[in-house]
Amino acid sequence: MTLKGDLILIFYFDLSSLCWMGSKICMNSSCGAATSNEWKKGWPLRSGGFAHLCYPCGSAYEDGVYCDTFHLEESGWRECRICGNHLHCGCIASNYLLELLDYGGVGCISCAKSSRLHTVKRIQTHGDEIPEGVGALPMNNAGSSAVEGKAVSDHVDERTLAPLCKSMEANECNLLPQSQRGDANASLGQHRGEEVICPTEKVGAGFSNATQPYVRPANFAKLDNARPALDVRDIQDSLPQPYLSMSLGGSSANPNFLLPFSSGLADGKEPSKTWSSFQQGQQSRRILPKPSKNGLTTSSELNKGMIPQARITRPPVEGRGKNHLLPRYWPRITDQELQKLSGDLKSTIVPLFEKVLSASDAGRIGRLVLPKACAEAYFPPISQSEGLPLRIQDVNGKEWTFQFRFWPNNNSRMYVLEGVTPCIQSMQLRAGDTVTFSRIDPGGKLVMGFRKAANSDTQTPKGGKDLLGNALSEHFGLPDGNISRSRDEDHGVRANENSVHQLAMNAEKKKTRNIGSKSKRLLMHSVDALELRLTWEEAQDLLRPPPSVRPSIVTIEDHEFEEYDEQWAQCDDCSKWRRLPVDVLLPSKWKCSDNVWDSSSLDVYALLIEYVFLGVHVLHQRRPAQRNWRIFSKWVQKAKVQESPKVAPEPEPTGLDALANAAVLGDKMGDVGESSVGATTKHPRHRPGCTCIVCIQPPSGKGKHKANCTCNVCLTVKRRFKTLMLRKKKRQSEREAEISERDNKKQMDETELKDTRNDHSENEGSRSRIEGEVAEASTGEIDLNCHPIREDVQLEGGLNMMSFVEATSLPVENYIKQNGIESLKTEQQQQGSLGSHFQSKVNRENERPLSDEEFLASVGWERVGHKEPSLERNSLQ
DNA sequence: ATACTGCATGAAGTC
DNA sequence: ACTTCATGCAGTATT
Repeated sequence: MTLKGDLILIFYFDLSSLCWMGSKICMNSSCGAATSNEWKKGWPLRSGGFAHLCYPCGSAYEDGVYCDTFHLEESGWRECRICGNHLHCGCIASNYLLELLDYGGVGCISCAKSSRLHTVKRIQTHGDEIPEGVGALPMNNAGSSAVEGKAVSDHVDERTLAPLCKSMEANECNLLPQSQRGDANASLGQHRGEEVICPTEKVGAGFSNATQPYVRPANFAKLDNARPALDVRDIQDSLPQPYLSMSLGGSSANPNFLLPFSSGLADGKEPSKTWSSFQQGQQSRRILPKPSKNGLTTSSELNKGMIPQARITRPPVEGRGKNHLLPRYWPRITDQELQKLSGDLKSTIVPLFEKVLSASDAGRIGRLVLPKACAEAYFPPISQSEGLPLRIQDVNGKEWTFQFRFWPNNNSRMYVLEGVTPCIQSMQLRAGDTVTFSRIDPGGKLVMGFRKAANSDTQTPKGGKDLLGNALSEHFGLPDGNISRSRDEDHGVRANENSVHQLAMNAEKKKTRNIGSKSKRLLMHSVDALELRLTWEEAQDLLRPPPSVRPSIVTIEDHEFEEYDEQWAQCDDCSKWRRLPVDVLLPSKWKCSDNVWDSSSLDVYALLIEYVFLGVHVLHQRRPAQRNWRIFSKWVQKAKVQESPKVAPEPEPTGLDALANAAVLGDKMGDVGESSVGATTKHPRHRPGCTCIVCIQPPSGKGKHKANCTCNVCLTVKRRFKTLMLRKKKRQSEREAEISERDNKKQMDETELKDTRNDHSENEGSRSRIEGEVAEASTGEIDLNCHPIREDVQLEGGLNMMSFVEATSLPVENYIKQNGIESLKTEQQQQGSLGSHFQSKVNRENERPLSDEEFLASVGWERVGHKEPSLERNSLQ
């Protein structure tokens, strides 16, 4: 892979300082001028833009590749002179036809021709020809490194460079951040004036960013100590976090620690805002969390070579421009984890960012939404929505290829990694877990680690267990947070880490602490997740089914729950079981007098009625169901607050949940034609924690719905079934009346064959009509989601809304009694169940047996995604 | 029927 | 007021 650019950035070593430096080389075959410290002479910034001109030859480097192999056409496309491939500069990163070569230069994948030899040979800096093999890379409009003053070393050892070059893979070149574009160049000239004395410091100065994490190899403490006081002061003053030395071993001995990539120009005005990812990475290895005011870790301590083992919240690596990484994306990673990621002692890990997986991230859709700032700061620039494949290695060394792309979104971009499902599954990650992105230097290889939200083992965070440490337990093959804790205790830095971490987490948590089952978003921070785990571990105790009810087992976050479609509580006084809303959390001791939920749903129904009849819904009737129910939910809450609800206050989350559930039901009832109960089969993405309209319902499927289930779906089905029964009752009556009338007529004209034939035809017609009606019902044309009021109108029983609401709240037997369809009940009893009753009638009418599936379809199960509900569950109480 | 794709939406967060 | 991002959903492709 390659990036557009006409310049080559060369990497060379000043072995005396073990510092990498970079420069730009004009790749015009006849030029080869390097920026070096002759920057102003060699590469004046073109006025009004970020393109630069090669002073000697006048070539612009904005979009061209100036080399023998690739010809920049006037159209802006590049042509491979060997194979004739045409590549648009903007597409070059995504079409794979060009790639950066390990040893520099540009290669055409199609023809395997490259420009490297010509290129490298021409590379000169300060008039010194750079030997072949020097890492030289075309840069994406990258400005020169801020490193200037020092010329390229004359002592570049090709053997030293070899591993560096070899380690560079095509995809690594993609790691050049988008931040290198445009803005990186804008302030080129100004920055140029910032001469840096020490090469190492040049890096730092060039990348000087007030908030950059910088894990510096311990071996470089000396160098840093030798830095000018001003430099140190400036950095430290501006750092929100303290210095820490972090080393993964052998960095100093291995020149490969030198970053193979150049950086964009540091912005002279705001250097911090023009970092390349690698600059950021460099800095990220040097700057660690600033000591909080309570002072914990100091830079001096750290500079002494103490290698922290604790999980460190690394401050945001600033992306380009104004985008600071939010604390939630700050990488929190221990040295051990870094080392684990690095795989070998010669590598250096640059933690980039992390992200807590959302439900959709971890879902089967396989798309991981990347924080924009992170994506733009650390991932390669992409100019087209299709993006480009990105190879990322996991902690086990397995390499995954994801599609890194973006979607236009509100005049912005939304970055996603596609195809992450196998990786996510491989890591057994779920919503709430954290994925970390780091970079291995040298090579710039991206690595992806992960951290479980909570241990899935049997550890119980009770009895003062370190929740934080536990929550931060990671799965880099490391033990849980206890390791961190003990280690931290040893080093005495834990408090600091925790403080810093806690600060970050506090900043992050804020309003997202409530991670209840129906929170709008599953923003589970590690600690939140732990809290959730605590809740879940205790949750089962709160589910109090009557002993006779058999649960279904649901696994959430590796916890097996006995799930009941309804919740029962046993009174501590009378020992009676009371049915309660499924979504309320009950205290350990509960009495009948505490049953304040019975009326809540009716209150909501009343509000729904008001909502509907006041015409509120009219305002939103064109809105999709989801929005409608949200509106209604809010309205209900508002109304309940204003009207001093009669129901006793409920626990915060559960009360809202109950309202939400009711609102969902209400919305479905209120959205005729535009709302539908999402079929489970069409909703593959729901996962534990999903709050979508389907997932907040009790789980569907076999074994999930009891006969007395009061879930939305079952209520709806039952309601439709009642309607169906009423209709059938009326039709039966009509039919009986018709038959009676026919019989009378028959008696009157018993001897007239003609009449008899007419009667027969009439019977046939009637039967056909009835069968047609039944068939209509059987073929799923009973809309389970129709408006209740409309349905109410359809009810021949003449029920109004209130009676309907009451009716749906009453046991069906009562309902049957009240509505004069006792015969149905009788028949039901005779048949054993309404289902069999119905089936029996259908059988008679259709004169053929109905399969279970047909029957279920006839009552609408299929319409709501209940594939295999048992008849028992369908049967009415 | 299911999976995939791309976009739209709006809650939450930030400036 | 604006941005970010989780996720719903419609259209399309695939099985």
